[in-house]
Amino acid sequence: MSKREEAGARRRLIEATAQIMRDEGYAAATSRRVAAVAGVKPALVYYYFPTMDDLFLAVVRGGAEAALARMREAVAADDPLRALWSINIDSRFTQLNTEFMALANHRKAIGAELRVYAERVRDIETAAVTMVLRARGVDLREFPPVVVSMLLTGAARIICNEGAVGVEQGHAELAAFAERYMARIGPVSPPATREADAAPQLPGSAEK
Amino acid sequence: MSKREEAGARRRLIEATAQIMRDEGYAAATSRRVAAVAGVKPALVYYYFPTMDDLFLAVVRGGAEAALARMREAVAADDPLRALWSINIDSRFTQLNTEFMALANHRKAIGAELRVYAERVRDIETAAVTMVLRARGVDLREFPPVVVSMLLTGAARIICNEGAVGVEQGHAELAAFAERYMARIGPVSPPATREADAAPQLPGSAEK
DNA sequence: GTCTATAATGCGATAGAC
DNA sequence: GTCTATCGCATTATAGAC
Repeated sequence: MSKREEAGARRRLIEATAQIMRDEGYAAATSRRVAAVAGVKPALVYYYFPTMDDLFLAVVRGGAEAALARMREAVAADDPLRALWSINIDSRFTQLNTEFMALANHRKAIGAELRVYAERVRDIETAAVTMVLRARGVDLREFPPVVVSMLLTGAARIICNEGAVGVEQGHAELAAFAERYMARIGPVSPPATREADAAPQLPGSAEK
Repeated sequence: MSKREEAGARRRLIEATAQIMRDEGYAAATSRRVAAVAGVKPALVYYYFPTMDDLFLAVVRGGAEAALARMREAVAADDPLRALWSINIDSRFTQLNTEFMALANHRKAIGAELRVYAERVRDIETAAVTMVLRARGVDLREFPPVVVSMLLTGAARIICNEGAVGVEQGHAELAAFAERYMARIGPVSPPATREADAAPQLPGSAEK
């Protein structure tokens, strides 16, 4: 079979691992648990993946490819900023990413892979932000696209991370702020001018 | 002995656990490893902490108290925003926090404690930001302090998280942006006016 | 308060049948 | 490609000596 549509068991093992990591944390993704969820016997895990590290790496790569694919189509969309935001706010990706960050702490092969992935994501996001800001005539030296990209990612990450432990404080306000910012700068039909839609900017420039 | 200056062994166990979690991830913080680093035998762990969960909870509480104490003195400082930033950018706290977020995924008692702590931190930070913004006459409805607080925290967190896997891309720019923002809004002697110190604001308000 | 010793369980990984 | 069976080891936790 092709590398694209993989054998059932191998694919199911990867998906089971990702699911367990999201639901219960990486420490719960043992060969036995993974095999059980995938509907096979534990020994088969080691047929497809010589070590558990190889399985985790496959999950990283699978998740990374999926996220990158979604990102590439996002930057081609009508409103790249909002599309990227919706990916970053998707806890399916962000929670997995957090688990892998922790896993990378004591598995250096994972860390190296995660780093490569993080850099590719940053490149795509920054390129999209650059495009949008440039189209709006923004001074890119004063507002480096990479900064806007990181602020957006950081905001989304903190919402997802905190949401996982039940914190909701300020989340609606932050999401609304991001929404207001994107509505203001995004290329798509700006909503009719209401006071609340005044140009968002960091406070400090608001003084008279 | 008082609850303040605890017995050597108990305190050392907590510190050893925190250190191992930072250096190698929570999965490495087993009763044996923790005992070895603290210089005692594994069984003593269960004398002080009935289960490993209790040990982890003690670490959460200890770290939380330390962080909150630093925060309370930060908000009383000359430049509360910068003081809070320096705490959030401190990887000693942020890495531990990330480990606990992952740990909380399959230990619900940890999640509950983490939630309480996160909310207290948010309260302190938001109160400090409110004070600063109000002093500058900023419209708090347009720039909710909780939003500014979360943007700051999210920016610091992403820098720490990525730094842990070796990503440095954009970090200097983001830190410089935060620095520029705080220099602009902070109450402390503003640096002589150079072009680079122009009021930071989110792009989109920069159009002519 | 700290130890030795150990029970009970689950882990990663391998050998080899089918 | 999938299984049964198992090895050797680390884990949480307990019992009981000192």
